[in-house]
Amino acid sequence: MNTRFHAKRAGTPECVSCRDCALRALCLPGHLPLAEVHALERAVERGRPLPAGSALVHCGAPMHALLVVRSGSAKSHSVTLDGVEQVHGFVLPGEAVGLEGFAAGVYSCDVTALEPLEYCRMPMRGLEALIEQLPGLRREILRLLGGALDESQRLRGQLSLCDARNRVARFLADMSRRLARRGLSPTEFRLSMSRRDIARHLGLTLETVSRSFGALKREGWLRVRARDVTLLRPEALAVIGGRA
Amino acid sequence: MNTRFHAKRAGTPECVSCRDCALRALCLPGHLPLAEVHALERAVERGRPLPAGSALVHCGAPMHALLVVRSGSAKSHSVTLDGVEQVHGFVLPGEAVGLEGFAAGVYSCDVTALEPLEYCRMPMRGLEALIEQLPGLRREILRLLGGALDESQRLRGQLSLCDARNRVARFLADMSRRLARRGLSPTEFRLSMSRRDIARHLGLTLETVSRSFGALKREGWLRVRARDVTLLRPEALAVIGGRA
DNA sequence: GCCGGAATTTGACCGATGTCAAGTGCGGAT
DNA sequence: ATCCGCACTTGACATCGGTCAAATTCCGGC
Repeated sequence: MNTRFHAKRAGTPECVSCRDCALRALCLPGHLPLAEVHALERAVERGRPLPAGSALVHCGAPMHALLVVRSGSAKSHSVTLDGVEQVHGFVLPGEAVGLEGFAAGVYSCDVTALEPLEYCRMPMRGLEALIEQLPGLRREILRLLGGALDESQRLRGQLSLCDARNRVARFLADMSRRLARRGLSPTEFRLSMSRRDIARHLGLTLETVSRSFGALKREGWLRVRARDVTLLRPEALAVIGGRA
Repeated sequence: MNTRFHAKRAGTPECVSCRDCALRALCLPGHLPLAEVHALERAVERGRPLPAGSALVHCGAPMHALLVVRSGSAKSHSVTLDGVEQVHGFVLPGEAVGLEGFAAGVYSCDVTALEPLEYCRMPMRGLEALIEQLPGLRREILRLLGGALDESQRLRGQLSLCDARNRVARFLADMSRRLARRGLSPTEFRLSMSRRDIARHLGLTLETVSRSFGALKREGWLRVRARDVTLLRPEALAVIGGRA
């Protein structure tokens, strides 16, 4: 069983360049012509590995670089004035972090590793220069931001439209889909986030999330043991949570 | 009383260029150096006025241009697979429309005029060329997208965190703030959207929205008569709805 | 293998909000 | 001016999910 959200498959050599990276198709260079990938990877540094629980970016800190998770996973979250945490989303390998930072040049949320994590960083200075030169990269960045915006809006609508059980079903179906794109099992995985994180992402309480897991289990959609999940009817699960 | 969300103040001459536009500070050119404003306005066309209820953009249609509302207001919305409408947001003068379209080059939601509406359009072809040439515009577009993303995420968090009355209060406070930036009265305005639109934006039913208006009225926060709203304690209203 | 704290599950209860159903009033059309 | 339709308001009731509390399981350290 997969115990972590890891990019490298067994036996794949260490990732040294964007061209050879197992995540390339999912990452920024995914839709770039080879020449641009070349140029891009010269601007990419490798961040040093972080332990679980450490911050990848801090709310309010200047956005010095664009970060992409390479292995492990993280949660993007912020704290309201009255001290309640809201979880904006979970970041998997190949996904960018803190895009909201483009708004003001300053991150507007925290991103925290949920497990040991590696990442790549593109310093803004170099990135801006490249954006000027590479039309493909320009398009890609806009695509990324537009996609994030669309997803956020869509998710918001869904949260208000469906009940707790469906939100959890949709969350699991979404995880499954994203893991599958990374070459991991879409039916059997370990969640790296707590029930509480899931709850604060879905606008529920952790008790309700737990009950929803229970309900889905009783109804035969999945098996759960703590954070290990096995989806028994993944196609159908996507449907019960599924709306536009 | 303002009967519409209009950009032009009484006596202001017709808007013929970005430089002289009353909305300039709020719009794309707001943070651009004058030289770039020059270049930009040559790429801007004026859309022909639309009647209330007509579509500004259609979900699924290719994103041929970036549109900005010039006068009037609109709602951005989409329909789930099971036919339920979700309202992503309301667009006021100076605000861009359908930014999610950057994701796939295709709009992923409908935008419908809530009242007679005028708008500007920047065809994508010209816009892309300008983005290549103008560093300020590049930054501005990223700022716009990042801001939209941040706002969407923040709003989502708030919706799940506060009760119906607070959501409505926050919605009104937000409207008030946005109208004020446009030189309109922050305390006395006519809502261009129905209770139903508000409900579907806030993740509530129209009955609950109506009751919330009633509660806020009884508590002395505002006066309401159908769509005409008078905020009696705007500062405080921002607080009761107010979180990070 | 055992222990202790944290995460998770489960249960009981209550309140906010959705649902269904009447009213009410505003605005446009005749 | 009157009528009609639609948006909005208001009420009664059911229900989902939040809250508080307790039991149980999991996991890491010894």
